Amino acid sequence: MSSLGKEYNNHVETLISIFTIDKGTLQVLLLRKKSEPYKGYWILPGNILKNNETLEDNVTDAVYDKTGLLNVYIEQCYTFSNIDRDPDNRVIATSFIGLVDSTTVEIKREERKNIETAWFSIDELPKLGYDHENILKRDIEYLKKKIINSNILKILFPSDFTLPELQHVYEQILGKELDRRNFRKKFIGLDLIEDTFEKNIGFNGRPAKLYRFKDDIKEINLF
Amino acid sequence: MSSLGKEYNNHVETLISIFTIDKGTLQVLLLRKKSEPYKGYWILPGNILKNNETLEDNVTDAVYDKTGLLNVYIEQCYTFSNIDRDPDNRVIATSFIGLVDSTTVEIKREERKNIETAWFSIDELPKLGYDHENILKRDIEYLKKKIINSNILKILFPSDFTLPELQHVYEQILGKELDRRNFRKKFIGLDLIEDTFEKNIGFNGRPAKLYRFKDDIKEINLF
DNA sequence: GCAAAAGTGTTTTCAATACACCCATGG
DNA sequence: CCATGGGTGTATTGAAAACACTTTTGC
Repeated sequence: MSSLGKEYNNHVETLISIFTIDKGTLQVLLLRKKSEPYKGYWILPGNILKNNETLEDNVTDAVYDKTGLLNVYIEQCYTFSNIDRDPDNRVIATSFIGLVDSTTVEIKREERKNIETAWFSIDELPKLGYDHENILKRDIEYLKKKIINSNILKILFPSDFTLPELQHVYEQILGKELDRRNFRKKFIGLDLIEDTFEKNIGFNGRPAKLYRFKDDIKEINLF
Repeated sequence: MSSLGKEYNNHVETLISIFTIDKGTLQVLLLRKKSEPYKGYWILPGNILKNNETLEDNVTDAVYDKTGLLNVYIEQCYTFSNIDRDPDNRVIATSFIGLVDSTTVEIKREERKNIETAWFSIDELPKLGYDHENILKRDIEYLKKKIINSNILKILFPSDFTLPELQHVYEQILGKELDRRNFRKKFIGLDLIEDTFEKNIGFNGRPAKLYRFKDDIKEINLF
């Protein structure tokens, strides 16, 4: 069993779509590729898997190495195994989603000067290398299913956020507009968030109330 | 890039939970292991991945080799990468679910005399080798989510089935009882099935009407 | 005082649930 | 005629959807 031929050796990599909310918009972290193939294209962070680590360990390390972020919430999404998805090698890719709240991101953003990274709104993605556009789309679909059936977005939001901000992110991920009154009614009725009694001053129009997620997480069907 | 060290070589396998309905009960196909480790235990069918095939091709071949079944409907479920899930080697496993209708199964069942296979009700599973119990449970959870959000069970049912049979399988997978009247109302209202005007004679009690799934598949939230 | 965005309540509609009686067959 | 399982209708409940006006701030 342990003497399998060379044709059974495979390379496996992890790839991760790290999402955050910045200025009320859902963004994904991409790296700029500095060598051929796909030089100059943007790609998802990730790493080749060693044979003494799990996929989850590997992707956690990759996130730290390439972004400086620790304690990123991750979930496995899908495994891609097309023969020619990498022109040089046969590499199988297992994709993950990662979620970080924007306040954490601000702190860590400056730490990796040697790697070119950028956040992109999921509505305005650049040209991606390899099959990463396809993979990212699937990761977004996965996220969409998750937010319908759980309050996973809690992870993305710092302690103070407004309901219009929260609603905007739901609309972005679900790809449709939601009624403001019904959204408030529903979310407040779910008993997941609480009023901070602060207000979001300094913007146009009436200031929005600031909320925070409660500590206890209940998994509920939201939509 | 193509000269990665040995530590980046990994073995990958596929594993599949093939489900069918037999005598109105959801069953899964298992193989009996004939050599150590886990000799005599039951395991999920699957195969080691070669570096010139996709996971989907590999699992399709595995299904044919080990069961004689062709054209099995498959979906990828999850990838398992614990270091010690196989005591001999480090092997990463990608699990799939497969669905076959019971009439097809009957025809092919006799073709593989050299491999010991058996169907087990998902309520009465034997002792499984490796981490296959864990994987099978996850596959069943995946199936559960699928049948809530789609009419995937269409694949499991031959042209003639009764609503009580269909209901029984839903109850088995969901793990709870459903009201007969509401189940009928809902399923008939979904416009997915049609009356064959035949009856299921020869059993106790009033004969049940036989239905068939319509050809056009609409993906709808069912429960 | 006006533009801009936030906050609020009511009505309608539809799906989910709960529930009890009659029907067709085999023995 | 009786045991067994299949088939049917109605009333209630609760969530989702549709919808328009008022409030608070910055300028």
